[in-house]
Amino acid sequence: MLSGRWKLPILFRLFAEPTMRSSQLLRDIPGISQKMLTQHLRQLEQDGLVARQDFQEQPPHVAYEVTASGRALMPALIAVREFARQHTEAE
Amino acid sequence: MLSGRWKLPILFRLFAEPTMRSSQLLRDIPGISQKMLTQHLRQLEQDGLVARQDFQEQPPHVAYEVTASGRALMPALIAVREFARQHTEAE
DNA sequence: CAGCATCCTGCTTGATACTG
DNA sequence: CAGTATCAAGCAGGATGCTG
Repeated sequence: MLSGRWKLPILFRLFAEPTMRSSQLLRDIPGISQKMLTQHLRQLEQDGLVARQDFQEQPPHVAYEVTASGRALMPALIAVREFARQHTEAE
Repeated sequence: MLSGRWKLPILFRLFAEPTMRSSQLLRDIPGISQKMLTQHLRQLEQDGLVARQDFQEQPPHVAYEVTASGRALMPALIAVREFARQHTEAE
């Protein structure tokens, strides 16, 4: 469910904002490609962690946000990240 | 640090016992191979999550345990697993 | 802007056989 | 028992070009 090079970066970035457009995520997450962004967003969507809003506009306007369910998971993920931080500092 | 097909199964299994031999882990974790067990144990060792005790006996006797550091990480992992459980039940 | 399709590469994994 | 070595396969991921 969380496996994939960019799942966590996407979740954390998305968690920091109420809502975000694709292009913003693409800019904000260094190194990610359009392909992987979309692919991982789809999976996060399927798993109910992220919601997609399509504004049906021209030009296209789509926004993403972390769902309530996804938000419930974040504290645990933050704890793991914190552990990783302190753990990696030592190197 | 946790990425790898068997890292979490190993950690959780190891967490449930004070100490475990290789062969026990091999038996207890369905589907894992000798190779992956050793490989992942080495990495967990390098990351300080697991400790290896070699009893220097003949025949070989080696035991593994979760380190204090590793134990500190477990509550967060358990929380994520719990989330995954409830999440997967719905399917 | 948002997304899809394609090709291509490298890592991770699995199967198997072997050593002390 | 514990571990290593080798080979082949599968899949995730990167680069690129195209669509509405």
